[in-house]
Amino acid sequence: MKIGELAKAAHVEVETIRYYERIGLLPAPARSHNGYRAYAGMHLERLAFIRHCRALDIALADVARLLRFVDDPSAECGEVDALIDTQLARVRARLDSLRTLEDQLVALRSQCGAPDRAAQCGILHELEAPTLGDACVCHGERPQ
Amino acid sequence: MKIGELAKAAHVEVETIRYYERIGLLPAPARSHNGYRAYAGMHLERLAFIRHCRALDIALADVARLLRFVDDPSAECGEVDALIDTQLARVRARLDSLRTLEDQLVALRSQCGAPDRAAQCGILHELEAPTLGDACVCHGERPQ
DNA sequence: GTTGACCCTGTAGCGGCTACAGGGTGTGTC
DNA sequence: GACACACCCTGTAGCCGCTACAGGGTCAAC
Ligand SMILES: [Zn+2]
Ligand SMILES: [Zn+2]
Ligand SMILES: [Zn+2]
Ligand SMILES: [Zn+2]
Repeated sequence: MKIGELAKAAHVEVETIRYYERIGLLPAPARSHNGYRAYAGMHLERLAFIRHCRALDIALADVARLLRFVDDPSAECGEVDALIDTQLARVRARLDSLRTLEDQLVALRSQCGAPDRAAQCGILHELEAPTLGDACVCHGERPQ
Repeated sequence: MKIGELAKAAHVEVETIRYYERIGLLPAPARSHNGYRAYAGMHLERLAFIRHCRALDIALADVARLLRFVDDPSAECGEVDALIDTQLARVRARLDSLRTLEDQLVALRSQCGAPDRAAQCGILHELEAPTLGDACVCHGERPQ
């Protein structure tokens, strides 16, 4: 399998595959006589694994850790579970933060009803006014 | 005002201030006899503006566009409003995607009840198994 | 024999910082 | 005056996860 074929099969860009090899996430394949990379089924499996992980927004460093368990099936999987828990916590924290952000943007958006001169725009005023710890639409109940 | 004082007043890192100057977001201040940057109140205001925008996760390029309206109060503010709308749409799209991600991670997490050998771990199985378009916990009803 | 699709390596860029290295300056204490 | 220490300066490189070249080689079809 040439790199373009693997890319198509795995729904991944060619350059991404080379990148994964470079950072040591995907094992370097054999080479054909012309120097082209020649992939086997194992590479497709591994790439699919990586793709599933990435779809779950798991960092590549963590994907590498998960792959170590794939390579060593006799190990205990406690770390795997912990990793998913951590990932879930990260996603939930980001969700909280984004929900607050949404509210803040809605509040900000309501400041300018009808477009007019910038001097009168409530949005710009809201962003301009509070220099110090004054109340503002963006710094308040926002987590962190 | 020296850079460290400005940093403290605006709750921003010193290096971030220099970075903003380098990319042309914050005007270069006057210099004291010793070459130190000497900031005026205007810089604190501008930095506060940037900070409010960043708290709303507005990209620096968009912050620059907003600052142009601050500098030209006679302009029409329609673009400002559109920018906030776009930002809001972006946040909502990310929210949707993250909510799905949360569900997927929860589903994945439930695959391994009790930590055991990696060979039996349902999480690893779920990530390993589907190579092609098979159903998997991470690729399905997920947006994009 | 020439077009075009593919492959190779290596390097640089994105955003938004962050972290040095290697130096200069200003203030306080002994 | 000598030293420590905090702060300032410039410039460069690193983070993440790709993405996009530049400048070349290879292969099959027409
Ligand atoms: Zn407006
Ligand atoms: Zn604010
Ligand atoms: Zn498990
Ligand atoms: Zn999947």
